[in-house]
Amino acid sequence: MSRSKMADVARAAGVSKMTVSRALREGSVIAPATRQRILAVVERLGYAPEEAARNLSSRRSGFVAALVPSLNNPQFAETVRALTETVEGSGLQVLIGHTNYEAAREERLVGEFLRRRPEALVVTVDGHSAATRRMLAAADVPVVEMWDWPTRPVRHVVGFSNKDAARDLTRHLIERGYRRIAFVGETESDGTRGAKRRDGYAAAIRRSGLGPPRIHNHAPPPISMLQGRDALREVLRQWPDVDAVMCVSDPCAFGVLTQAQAQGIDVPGRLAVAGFGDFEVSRCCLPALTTVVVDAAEIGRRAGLLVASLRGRGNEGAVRKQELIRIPVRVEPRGSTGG
Amino acid sequence: MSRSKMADVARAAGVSKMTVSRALREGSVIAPATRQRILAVVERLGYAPEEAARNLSSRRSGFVAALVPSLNNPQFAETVRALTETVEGSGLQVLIGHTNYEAAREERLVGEFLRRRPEALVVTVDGHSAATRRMLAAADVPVVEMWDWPTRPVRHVVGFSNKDAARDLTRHLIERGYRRIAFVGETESDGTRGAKRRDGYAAAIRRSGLGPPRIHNHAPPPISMLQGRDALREVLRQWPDVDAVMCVSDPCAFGVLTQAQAQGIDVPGRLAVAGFGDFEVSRCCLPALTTVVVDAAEIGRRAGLLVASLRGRGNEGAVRKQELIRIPVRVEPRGSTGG
DNA sequence: CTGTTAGCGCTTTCAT
DNA sequence: ATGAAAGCGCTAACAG
Repeated sequence: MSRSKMADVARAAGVSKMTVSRALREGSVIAPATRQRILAVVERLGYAPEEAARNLSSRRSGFVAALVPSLNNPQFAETVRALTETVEGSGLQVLIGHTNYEAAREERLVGEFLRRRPEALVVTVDGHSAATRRMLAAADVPVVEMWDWPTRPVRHVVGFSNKDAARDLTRHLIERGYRRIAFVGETESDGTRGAKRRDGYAAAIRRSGLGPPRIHNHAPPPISMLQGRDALREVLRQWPDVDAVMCVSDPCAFGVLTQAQAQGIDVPGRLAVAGFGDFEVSRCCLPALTTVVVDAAEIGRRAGLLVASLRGRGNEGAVRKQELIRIPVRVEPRGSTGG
Repeated sequence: MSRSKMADVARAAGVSKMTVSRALREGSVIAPATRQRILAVVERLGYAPEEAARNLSSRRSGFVAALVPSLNNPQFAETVRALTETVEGSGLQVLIGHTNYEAAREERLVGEFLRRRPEALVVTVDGHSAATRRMLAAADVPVVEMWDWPTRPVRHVVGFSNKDAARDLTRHLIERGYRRIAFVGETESDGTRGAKRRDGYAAAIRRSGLGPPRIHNHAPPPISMLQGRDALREVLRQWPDVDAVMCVSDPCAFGVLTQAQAQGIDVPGRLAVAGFGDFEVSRCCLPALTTVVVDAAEIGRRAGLLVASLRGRGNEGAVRKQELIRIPVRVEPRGSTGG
């Protein structure tokens, strides 16, 4: 027995296919009694509409495509969760892709996702390739960039300035009296968020006349906790007099903190440590890590609301508009910088 | 100018639609010269095939649906990553959903995903509702259950026994000389993986004649690091003489460890701590946490290989088969239990 | 409120 | 190696 289709339901209910279609669609005009009868038949036959046919006919996929660097990152996971739960109220499903922080992989995925005719494309700002930028600009679906504040946005933005946030964090360290501040970052430098944070650090150091920035580019992103431990060893070797280490992200900072403790270096007494992102581990560990608090869920939620508002009748007009949504972030001083 | 379709490409290249279709499909018979010419036109027009039409016509969606409890869990994220990267070689895309550990949400998502006609459905064993079980059993696509070893599998399985692993971990604690071992778990009990781990603990305690199990069901899953800190306070209040705490998962264990250190309780001297899952934090922290090592990527990879092998011409036969793939896990003793 | 007619853009199937 | 015809299962657009 093959899977039943709309015509089978129509026959069994004694109506036309079109009436069945209407019975299954929320806001359509149909007699309540007819709908009841049809839904009963649907239930009995175990009928489920074929999305592909629906999509082809209606020219809407019901998809939103979202690209993040990694799923294995609590921040992006939280953004994706919030995005998903926000748009599913509008009957949309999120197609998630991960770039592994690789521009080439991102390029391929953008192409594949575009074939699925998503109703919107949400991407994480992280140094797109030229081809990716071209595809995004040419795409006939709304594009939302998130997690940074691009200098030249493709269309919509939901983000914050990683550079400014890192600069503020550096200033916090300086205000607390630290003077020989090192930065542990990633080797990538092509418009990635990590590079922006490094730039913010370097700008603050230079403007404060603290001499040349002490930058240790440890590895390609993402830098893990265990790599953070290695990184501190190298920083201490290169700048034995360092009194503070600022990290490109919280996992890295946790590694640095742990390595300091393993070597009997008092934090924050002899060494301050700061991270970026407000991962749970930073709030839980001893001492708690000073970090930049980013509301990852809010980014996903705002992106979702934007996407949801972009579809529907007003579509044609809405697609032309450009929304730039700034998500507030803040430095949160905690024990690791002498709080 | 509207987006070009296959007929436009065919016209521009002076061939039929069918020939264009063949040019775009890997293993189809077509003159190399013709293909070259067509691909050039495709490039020039920026043509991209409409997946929905392809799906409808060919009756294959190119999708694999995967359901995990949470994306914000490094283990599931890693499984999803490996699954995705394994199947994308076969031209499949993974549609990811998260249940938030809620059976009702899972039920809804299984229904929605099934409408997309995925070529396989991969679900995490975590106490399905009766309706979910029914849908899975009735689904005309291969179903893979992962991350546990169900007593009555729906079809394919890629997993391990959470209960046996927890029992082994408990025995490890007993062998190390701990006698007053508490378990910090989740409040859910309906076939979840957390419940299986608790059962494994309880079985080992009973069999060793160590008196009644000391179970503290702290909160619904997932238990966070910060909740782990709370949990230790409550465990110490209830059983002041406890000498070991075994946790349902690593984040919880890290919280317990941190809280012990915050209270000046020596780990492992006065209190042992153990987790489950081998999250990175457990390997990085001081002392490192004894845990059950689960190769999350291997689960995703094996599930992906299984899914990829299930499609294609041999399909009809293959669908009837049942593969039960056991993923080896092991207790890894580390500093937190006196290693 | 319900039905009829025409496709949506591709692939299948069969010719040639 | 290529083409022509016939749908895939649904919804848009109009009629009644």
